[in-house]
Amino acid sequence: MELATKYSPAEVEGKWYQYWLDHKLFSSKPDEREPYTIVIPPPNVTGVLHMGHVLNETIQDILVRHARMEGKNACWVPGTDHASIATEAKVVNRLAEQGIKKTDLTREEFLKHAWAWTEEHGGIILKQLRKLGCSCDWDRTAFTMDEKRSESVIKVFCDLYRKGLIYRGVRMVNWDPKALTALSDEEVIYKEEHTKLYYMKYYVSSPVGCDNIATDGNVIHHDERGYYAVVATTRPETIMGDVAMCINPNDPKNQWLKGKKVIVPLVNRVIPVIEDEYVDIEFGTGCLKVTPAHDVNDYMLGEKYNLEAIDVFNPDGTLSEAAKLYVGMDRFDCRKQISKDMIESGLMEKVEDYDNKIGCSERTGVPIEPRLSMQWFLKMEHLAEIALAPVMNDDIKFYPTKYKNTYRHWLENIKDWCISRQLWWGHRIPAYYIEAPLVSPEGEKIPRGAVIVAESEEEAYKIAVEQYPILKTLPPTGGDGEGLGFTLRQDEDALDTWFSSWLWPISLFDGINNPGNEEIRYYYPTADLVTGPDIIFFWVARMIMAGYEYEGKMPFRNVYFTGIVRDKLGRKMSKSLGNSPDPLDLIARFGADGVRMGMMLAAPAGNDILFDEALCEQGRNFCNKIWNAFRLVKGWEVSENSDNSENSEINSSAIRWMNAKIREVGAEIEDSFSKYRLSEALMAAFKLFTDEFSGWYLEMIKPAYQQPIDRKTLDATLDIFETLMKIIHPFMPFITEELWQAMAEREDGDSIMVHPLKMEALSEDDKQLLALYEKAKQVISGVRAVRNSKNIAQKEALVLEAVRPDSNSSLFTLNSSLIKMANLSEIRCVEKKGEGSQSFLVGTEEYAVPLGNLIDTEAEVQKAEAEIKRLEGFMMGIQKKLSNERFVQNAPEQVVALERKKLSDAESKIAALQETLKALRS
RNA sequence: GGGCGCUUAGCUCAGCUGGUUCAGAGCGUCUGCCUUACAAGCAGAGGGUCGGCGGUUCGAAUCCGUCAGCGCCCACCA
Repeated sequence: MELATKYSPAEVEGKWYQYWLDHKLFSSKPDEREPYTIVIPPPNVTGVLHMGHVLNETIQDILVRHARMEGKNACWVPGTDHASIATEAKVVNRLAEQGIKKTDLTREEFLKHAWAWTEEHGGIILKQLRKLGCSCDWDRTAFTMDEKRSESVIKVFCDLYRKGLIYRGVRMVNWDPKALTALSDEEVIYKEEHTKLYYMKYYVSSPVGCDNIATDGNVIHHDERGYYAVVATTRPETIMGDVAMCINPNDPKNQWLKGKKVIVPLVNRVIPVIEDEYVDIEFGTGCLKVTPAHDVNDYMLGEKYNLEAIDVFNPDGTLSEAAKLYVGMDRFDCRKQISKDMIESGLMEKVEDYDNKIGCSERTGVPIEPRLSMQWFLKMEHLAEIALAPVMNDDIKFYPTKYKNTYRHWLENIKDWCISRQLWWGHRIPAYYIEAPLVSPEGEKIPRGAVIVAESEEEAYKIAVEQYPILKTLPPTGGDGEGLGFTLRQDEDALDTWFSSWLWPISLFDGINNPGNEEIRYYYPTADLVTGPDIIFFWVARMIMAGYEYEGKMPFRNVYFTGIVRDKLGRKMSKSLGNSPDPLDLIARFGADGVRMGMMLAAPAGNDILFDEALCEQGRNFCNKIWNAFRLVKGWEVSENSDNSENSEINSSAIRWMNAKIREVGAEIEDSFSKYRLSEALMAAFKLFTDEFSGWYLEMIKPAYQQPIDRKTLDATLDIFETLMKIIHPFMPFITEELWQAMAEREDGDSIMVHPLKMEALSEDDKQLLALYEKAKQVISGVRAVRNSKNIAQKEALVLEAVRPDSNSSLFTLNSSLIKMANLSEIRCVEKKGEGSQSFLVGTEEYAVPLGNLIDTEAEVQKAEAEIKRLEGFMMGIQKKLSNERFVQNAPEQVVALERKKLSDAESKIAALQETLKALRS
């Protein structure tokens, strides 16, 4: 069999992925095995794969494949999210490019465009996941707006409404003037910005005089036009909505303003001065303008003091008719203009620079506008309550645990969730309003505008008539006596995207529509959730709420929070910086396995990931290493009748050792998996293959050039190779499948992934063998170091002397291996090492390599002296410790004994070194 | 403003409930090797006052306090 010296991933990966698909190796059905379920955090349906996905999906695939190889029934459910606001924005943009305005379209027309867009771009990302090797059960691919998921959303909305948890009302919400929709609190991100603080004059209209106020502490402004108060604001464009000025009743500076009325500058409206302790005396001048329609706090003041709310903005952020001034002007243009106008008319006291945090829309980036509007809300109190305990008591485990704090803090301070969006792309709110005459022919009042929440329009009609029998008495609307005397108009709004994703772990198994069905019973709760901490509130917390509310159980047992993928300089990856590599390009260059390994090497859980292409290179190199090891093994001739007894002795020992090593490292890897320390697990697997297997084992059993290998050793080696492939498979599925298939005849449809990896525990014998080999490795390394320092060619065989060896040292059972690995001509035991030899210590045992005149006596003397000095210092430390009575009394016996051993070891080492010195000097 | 986390080798990070010769790994660096699986490789080497200071302890990278630097999350001071 001829194999290239370099592994070429491209063809291998395509071939095996198709094979896996053809044989449905990722598909899962409920059976008697233990289930292992992951639901994918659904990427945006129109998204494309970026490095964050690569991280996230690689982790999930590793977990899924690992579970599958543990013999579990692994099910990874893929799907996409409709991403209401993001997708709608994209569709609006595309229509704009075609010269079409959303407002010119009907809802139905718009949705047609949106679906077309979705079908065009949808699923691209899922295709890309295949390139990464993701073992999703593709037959289960779902979409948050497909039929089942939509039905689930509507059902849940109606249910929560019936439970009284959903309500509709006018509230101050976060308004996105670009997307023209309300947002939840979580969709607002605060950005530090350099802005201005405007100090504006509010002249006192009445009572004008200030004589009645003691002037102590008062700060009274006046000029030729009269007395005035100064209000500091960052938002002068809202003055048209001012309905009061507020001071703190305890503010000595502003006592004189109590009971007065002031004039809003430019607007010339007279407003009262009210008092409330909410006002911060220290900020600005202590005078606050109150604009209930445009600020959350002002709104609260407005409620408290029964003030009118004047909404001076249109939904798009331009000034409305109600503003009376600057009508139609954009809010930020208006700010500049007002500032200018005030300065010109002497109404501006001063303008200062000011650093401010501005709430911006997560999606469109524009500053949000606090705005009063009619919206739907979900009460959170009950849901927060049921979701808190399971995380705090570790029924649901967070990795890393630090996010438990974040989670608790959010739940304990939660506010009602604004779930309605003024968008079309999404699940339309199943609320219907009665449209009918105000009064029936009999003169009875009709509940016009009353809201009916129902799963369908038909259902809504039924409920409407049941609830309001009077509706039945209305004459039909149609001239021919057809139809009902009233109609229902469905709410125009759609639901927040997260109102569908929070059901994901349930709705994927149809648990809402078909409660208690076989699949939901089998797959739910899911095992692990892998996601970014940025959506802990948006998604994780809410899934936990929905899980307990609808299934009475946690949606997942463990949550693995990944970090953010940054570039190697720690900068966030972004299009504008151009520092975000294209994953598909990376895969083309390093192979999917290489990229997966590169990503995982950089990825301890929870920390930000500094991604460096060099890590993918390491991954690629590892693939190549595996490939070449396989080439070596596959290239051997086999001799059926093994005759070489010496070799077979080396080999059978090495085989036992390698198997023990695999069990040892395998246990470490399993331990890492149990703690979700995947990069550590991978690193251990990497070292196991590279160092132990390739560097030691293969070199030990490798036959001489063009010599055959015996059947027994080859078979054992292939077994070992197979086990190694299984260990590595979750991380690097492609190359491991390729080699697993190539190392033996396999049945069509068979795959490495369905062959469980079972490992026995280490026995006492194993442990001894492992220790023995570690010692042998040290001896070999010692000889190599001598060789290296003296520049002796590898080809030149050396003699090794064991100085006064422990007569029952089992090391000498490995003599043949030592001779082979260190290229020795002989190993001999001596009482006293020969002249001109360079020695080294392994533990307390001394070894020497005779070098004749190659030895640099002076350098050896210096080295030995330095080592003696070091050891003496070391001994002094220990002696001090041991002579400390409190140490001997308090420390555990083992620790004390250990110190004694260290001491005696050091003593014997020094003795050996002194012998060496003596010999050198003689 | 509140809360959380981090600081260990040139880089990225392990180091668990204080105690193995505990100061580690990978990468990078340096030296020598194109040795018949692999130069995308092999062998070997160097490299750190564990952020500063103070404390607890027989013993501290590890526990406590404090300072400094960095990062994240939350928050209605206009």
